[in-house]
Amino acid sequence: MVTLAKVAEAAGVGESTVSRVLRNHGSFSRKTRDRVMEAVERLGYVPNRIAGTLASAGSRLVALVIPSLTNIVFADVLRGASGVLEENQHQAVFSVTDYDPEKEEALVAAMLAWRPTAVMLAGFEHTEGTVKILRASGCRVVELLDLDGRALDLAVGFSNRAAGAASADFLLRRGYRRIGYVGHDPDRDTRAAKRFAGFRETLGAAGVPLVDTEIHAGASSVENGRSGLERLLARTPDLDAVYFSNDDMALGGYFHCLAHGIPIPARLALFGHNGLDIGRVTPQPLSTIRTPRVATGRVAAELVVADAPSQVVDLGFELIEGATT
Amino acid sequence: MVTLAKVAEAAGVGESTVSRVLRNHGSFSRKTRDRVMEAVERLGYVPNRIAGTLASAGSRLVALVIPSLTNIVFADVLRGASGVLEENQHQAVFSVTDYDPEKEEALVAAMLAWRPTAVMLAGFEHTEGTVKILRASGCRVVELLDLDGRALDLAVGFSNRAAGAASADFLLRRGYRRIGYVGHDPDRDTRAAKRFAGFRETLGAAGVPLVDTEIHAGASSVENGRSGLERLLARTPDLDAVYFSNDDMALGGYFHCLAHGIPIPARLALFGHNGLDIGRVTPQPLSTIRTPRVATGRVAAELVVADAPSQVVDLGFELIEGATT
DNA sequence: ATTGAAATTGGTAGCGCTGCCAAAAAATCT
DNA sequence: AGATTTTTTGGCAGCGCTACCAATTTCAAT
Repeated sequence: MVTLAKVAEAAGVGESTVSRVLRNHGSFSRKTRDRVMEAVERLGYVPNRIAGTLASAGSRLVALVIPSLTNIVFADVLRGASGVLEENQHQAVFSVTDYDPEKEEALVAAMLAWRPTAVMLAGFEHTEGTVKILRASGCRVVELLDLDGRALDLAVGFSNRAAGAASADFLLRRGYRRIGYVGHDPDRDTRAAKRFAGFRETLGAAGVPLVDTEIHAGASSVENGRSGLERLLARTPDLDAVYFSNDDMALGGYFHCLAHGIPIPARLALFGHNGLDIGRVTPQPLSTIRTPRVATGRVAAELVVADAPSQVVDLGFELIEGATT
Repeated sequence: MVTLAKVAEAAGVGESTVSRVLRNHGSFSRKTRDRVMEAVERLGYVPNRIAGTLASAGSRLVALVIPSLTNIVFADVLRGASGVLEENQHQAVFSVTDYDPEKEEALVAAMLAWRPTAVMLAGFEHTEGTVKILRASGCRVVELLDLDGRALDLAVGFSNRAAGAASADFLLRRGYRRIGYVGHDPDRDTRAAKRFAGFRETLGAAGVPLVDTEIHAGASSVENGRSGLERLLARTPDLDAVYFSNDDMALGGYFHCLAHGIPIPARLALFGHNGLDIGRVTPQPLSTIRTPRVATGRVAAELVVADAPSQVVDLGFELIEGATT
């Protein structure tokens, strides 16, 4: 293995000189620089950041602990974050919790062993243990895609409760009164649960009952959305609008309607959440709320890179009036 | 910061003893173990793997350099790999190349600075520089989702050429003769290009011409599939089947047909590639080829963890006869 | 030339851990 | 009890790098 010492020897200079040249830090003459670079090139030297990190301070490693990779939401966040991190010479490391808080704790602990600059997590709901080790670690913490709760350090996203309320408000103003809900496991996806809470609350405040609810125990998926709506309608056929826990579910509902010739929105209105691209190119664009997923990742990374003071950043959301309402 | 030395002092034992207990390696009495664990607990000690890695040999870090996170294919691979890696106390680190070989080279170089156990890449097409530093690094290399080429070390996936050929063969046997293609940038997504090559070759061998082709310069997406099919049909309305570069594109094509009342498959057949879940719950299930994406990630990780000898693993693919052909 | 300041350079002590070795303690056998 | 084996333990030298400091060289100013 080629080490810095060998490069130094090959170039006929001291180790610290090589280190300075390579990091472009401190002073050195043009001549030495060329000599060092030539040796680096010739030997094919790749600096060892493990050693570098140990010797200096920061690891320039950012840990992303996300609930799922199947859900495109988190892939988007990852994408936003990794772009910015890369531009700033940081490295993204990730783990998937499967929406399990205990697993999150274990993964956070494992991540902290790498002494990351920051840990990014989804939402505010963590085990006590997670909070404790995170606090003790002294590294920056960013909680993503949720604002309804108290932040540990940094938080970036939008209010799910507000998004749910806005969805309800929209359906009410459009005149829908027999409204149902098709969702997925609220215990695991607490952000979906918050949206639902905001939604129900707004309906309640308007004196409109939530007629029926169909909740699938597993994760959200197009398939579960389709079967969920099917079951809901079998039980309560006279609904005039259905709110879904997210666009995947809503898309499934939409497919159910297409397959069974249910006219949309004449006979039934559908409303999703997230504003996925695919929802814009279905025969009828999906009515939904567009969430700032990539921006959340991007902003979170920017805050971490800039070592910004603790703060909460509300990126908001945008209601998209498609053709399904 | 709590270090191993402090734990040792607190527990009244030597450093190496703490190290042994924590790694459950070597021998120690039950009594010391309890004493050490108590101190670890009390001080909230989290081992520093940066230091551990430097002192020992392997980093237990696996670098995944993938073209895109938007494409669910790679999210699936990541998922498969990260599950296995986690079970074996390895850490996944990733970077996104945006299908750019130069960027891939830069990212691989950056990754190697972390002295990973293995580097996983998509496909066989890399710059000379990438190959050179990979070779020089001495770490394991896994090339994913492609078998049509020469492997550097390990390769896991399926033959895209064969998949394209199988697709063509299927359409031919179903009696389609006026076949078109809607695809995305073949220079960047070389695996899609290989499928297309296999497809064309098989048509050619059967003496059936590929009637028309519409290639979008950008990445694949539902939207580009939809607009692509629209342009293709505007130019060549009398096609009886269209092969798409992947399911995202095919789904877009399907939506175009739904929106414009084009009967499927009576008037036009659609065939995709990947076998995404969503394609199974559309009103008419999509005819496609299911690829072993999660399995590819899983197997790749298993090989790396087991430090298996160089080999090529063909996971095959499965043709799914949906209702669009 | 002589001096002082500035630029450049090398030596070396860690960073926190693991691996090795030898010492000490405990267990087993004559 | 003494001898021998086995288990348990601590000390310490690195891993490859960076940070700091002191030494050296260069340069401009007197």
